[in-house]
Amino acid sequence: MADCITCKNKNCLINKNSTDPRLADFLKNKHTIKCKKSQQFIMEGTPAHGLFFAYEGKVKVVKTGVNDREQIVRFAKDGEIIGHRGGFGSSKYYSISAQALEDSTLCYFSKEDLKNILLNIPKLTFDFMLFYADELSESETRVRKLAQMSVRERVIDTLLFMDRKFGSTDQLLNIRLSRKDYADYSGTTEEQVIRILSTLKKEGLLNAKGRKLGILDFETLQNEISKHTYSPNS
Amino acid sequence: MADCITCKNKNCLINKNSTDPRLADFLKNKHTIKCKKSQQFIMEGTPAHGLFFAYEGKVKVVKTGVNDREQIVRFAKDGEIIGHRGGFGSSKYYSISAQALEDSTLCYFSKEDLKNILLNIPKLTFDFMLFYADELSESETRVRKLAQMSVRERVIDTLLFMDRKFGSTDQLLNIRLSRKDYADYSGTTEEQVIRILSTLKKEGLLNAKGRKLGILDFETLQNEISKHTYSPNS
DNA sequence: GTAAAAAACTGCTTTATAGCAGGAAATTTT
DNA sequence: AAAATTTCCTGCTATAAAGCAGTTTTTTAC
Repeated sequence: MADCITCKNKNCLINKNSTDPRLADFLKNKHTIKCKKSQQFIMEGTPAHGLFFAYEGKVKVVKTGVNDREQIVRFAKDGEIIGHRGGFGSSKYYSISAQALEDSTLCYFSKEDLKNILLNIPKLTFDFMLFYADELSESETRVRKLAQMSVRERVIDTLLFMDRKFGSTDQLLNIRLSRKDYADYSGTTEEQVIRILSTLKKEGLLNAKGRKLGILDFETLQNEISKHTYSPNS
Repeated sequence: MADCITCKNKNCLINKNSTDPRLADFLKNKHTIKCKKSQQFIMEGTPAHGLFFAYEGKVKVVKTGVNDREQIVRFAKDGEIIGHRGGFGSSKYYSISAQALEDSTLCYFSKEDLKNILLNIPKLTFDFMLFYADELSESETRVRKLAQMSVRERVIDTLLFMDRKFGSTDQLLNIRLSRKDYADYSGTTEEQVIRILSTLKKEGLLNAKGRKLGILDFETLQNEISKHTYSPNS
């Protein structure tokens, strides 16, 4: 955990380049932060001092909206970046909030340290660039889906996404979200999510054990949204 | 036009770094492409060979949807990138289509050439990274707006965006879009846009000379959507 | 383990938005 | 300049989604 070179998160952009000797000093300045469930560790609009990486746990990234409605912008798990531009971009403030969905451990680097290595190790910068480009592509797909899918389709799409992102064990998704969270990601209201989930249960497509949800019939669900997903990006 | 060093588009990422001698060979391999109005020069799903830059003109970037509905993902003007990952990322295919909104001139670089310089000139790679990061931030803001604003608010937001992006002359926006285009960007239907635009005209907030639209009362329009736009990102 | 709080659920009502159809205006083509 | 095509517009109708209120279940705190 203290050491990026032996870290288990092989997909982490820092880990991928950690053997580069020019990173040695940089890695010494890493901070490790423990975060309890529901704890918010980035507040939208506050000055951005650096970038977080999820070491262990699950995180939701949120943009504040009107009333009680927030928009969950993305989810992050082991090895993934949180805080995006982290202050080394054009904006000096975080454009999102981030909250732990379960007890999590985060790695933190200051923007000065990051900028320093990014301007010196092209391979790393290139990897960062690709990461942002891929995220952008995904975000643009999400723009289209929000604009064009029905609420039911968006909820189904979200369920399938959760399985892809976090996986399932014994027919149950490896993530535990409130109905409100599903709504905030799917771009609808809590009530609508509740109605749709219970309809899906009645239709035998969805499984529910306590608060945990499980997908029973992938094919039928996939089919229902397939007309929107023929494009190259998910 | 043939020369990036004397190019007028100072915001172009290539231009910004064009004095670097390591770019000399790269710049020789630039292609210049002329594009008539309405011409499509990137097709979603086709193999991506490289990246375009708008030299002159205006372009819409589109993701294909169901029925007649497309989603306009962004607009590009002088100096801006089109084609995003352009094949040097994880996907080998364009995830979007691009179409000229007026007669335009484009610059083109192959992905091999690009990858080569990006891995050798950290400053350039860093600029590219920041570009994608900022685009991502904007796209995430758009996700929230699509999910939370009403149709009328989204149309107003689009009008104000057009003024910010393309400017206005004599109370008329410097861009000419169809009602369908406004709909495809705002995430609604043509009819809805028509209805809202004519209401705005009646309310004296909007000006229309032929097909060209102009904003008459910025303040009132800004106020109507202000509750959604208090956040750091537009 | 019990009390308190939060989350999940359901039926009903209201509202916003989409869809259709037919016509007018504007733009492009010949 | 006339014809053809495209874009724009309007009223009406249908429908999807949101909002509200009251109840039950589950989770968290003590």
